[in-house]
Amino acid sequence: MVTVRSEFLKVMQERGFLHQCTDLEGLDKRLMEDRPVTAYIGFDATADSLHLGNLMPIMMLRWLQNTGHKPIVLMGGGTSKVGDPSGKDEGRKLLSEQDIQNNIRGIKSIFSQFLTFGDNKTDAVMVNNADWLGSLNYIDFLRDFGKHFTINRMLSFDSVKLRLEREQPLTFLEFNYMILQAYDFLELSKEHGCVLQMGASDQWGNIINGVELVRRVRQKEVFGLTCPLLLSGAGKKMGKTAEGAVWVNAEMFSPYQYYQYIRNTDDADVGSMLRFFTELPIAEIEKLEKLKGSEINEAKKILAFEVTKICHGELEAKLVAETARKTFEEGVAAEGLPTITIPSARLAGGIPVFALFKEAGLAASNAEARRLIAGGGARINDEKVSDGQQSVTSANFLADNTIKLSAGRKKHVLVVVGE
RNA sequence: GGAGGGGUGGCCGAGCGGUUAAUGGCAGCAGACUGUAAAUCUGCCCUCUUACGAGUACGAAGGUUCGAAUCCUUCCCCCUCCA
Repeated sequence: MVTVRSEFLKVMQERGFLHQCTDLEGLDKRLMEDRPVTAYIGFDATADSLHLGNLMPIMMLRWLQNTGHKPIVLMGGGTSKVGDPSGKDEGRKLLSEQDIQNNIRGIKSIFSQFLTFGDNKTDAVMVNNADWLGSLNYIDFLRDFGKHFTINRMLSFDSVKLRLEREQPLTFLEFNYMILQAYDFLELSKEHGCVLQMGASDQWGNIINGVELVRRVRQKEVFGLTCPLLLSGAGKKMGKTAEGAVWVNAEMFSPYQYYQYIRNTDDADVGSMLRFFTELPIAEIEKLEKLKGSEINEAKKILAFEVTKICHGELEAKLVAETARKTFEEGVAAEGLPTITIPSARLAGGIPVFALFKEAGLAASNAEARRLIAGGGARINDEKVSDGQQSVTSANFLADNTIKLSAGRKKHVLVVVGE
């Protein structure tokens, strides 16, 4: 492994963020100079929240800032209209202007939890490529920049090549994505003195196109750096559940869910998760990942707490950690679990168990709730439900006027009365 | 525009007139084992129904037939090739 000397790259290296770099030594040297390096990462506005997978690039920006450099967050307001073909088999449905605006609004606020924005030398800035891509003139653009790209080369990039190999359609619209992203780098190089683009490894092709374009047009050496994609030890993409992504936004994915998702990290991934998503010192991480057998659960609790803290704040992290502790270690109905409210009148009349499970969101349909019950996975106040027809009434209340429903060992919902 | 090949349940992918709510795999859910892990084994996996059963469903709409995912017609969409 190459020995790096700059603080930023040292951190990247020891935490496992380094995947590919256009010129590691050159970048290292530049980072050692006594002026801050300006670097950017682009984020597409394809959803109104970021998810766990986006967090890795954000952590890179955070470390960059913490080691004395300047991050630029690029919102892909323009490129989101085109759609990045990288790593996908099908073109995305086109987003409307309105969608993109909404999404950007949703995403923006998240960054301020990770980065310090402002006007000082190492303060982060946020830009939107719609500001310069939106006003491009087609013919001028083709003449000025199209000449720097050969189709031969564009066809060789994975984002394009894999699509073609799989005989999946790739539209001309999407085909242009890499050129626009390259142009972004050029723009940021000119206007902000940006010398480094980072991203996940699936962005490699897009990034080197930018590096080359800047070199050709401005005769300037700029750098590209990627981190690995977030994969579990089993090679599966992480940050996804059956229902979809693990969102950072608390309204879309509650801090409790978030904590639980991280808490259930595979043993094999605990070390890398700690490195990527916490700022614990390496020495401590090494201690934690050495824990054997069930002791590694202690490491997972620390992991889940730290990752929740960084996204949702320490207070929230403490609350959900306590909810989880009560639920799983004491086995009691803990405040803070997902909760549904049922009018007292309905409860007085009795509600069939299966219907209640459906209402609680523990089953998608009545049929599924019945199956859950038949399979022995449903519990009320920790007692197995044997008859799905039986009614739940206020007689089922625990001391604090709640009923605890459980589907399996991990999913719990509290029922409380309302008017 | 022409010629050929396709569109099946979350995904992949069989079926090609009845025995098909539709083989199989993956994903998912639950149970057992555990450590809120992995691996493994077991069950479930369209909707409604305690069940019996019923209703929807194989790109869309019509048609043939006692009976269609399977045959015919039209339409929509995708892929490959075109001196």
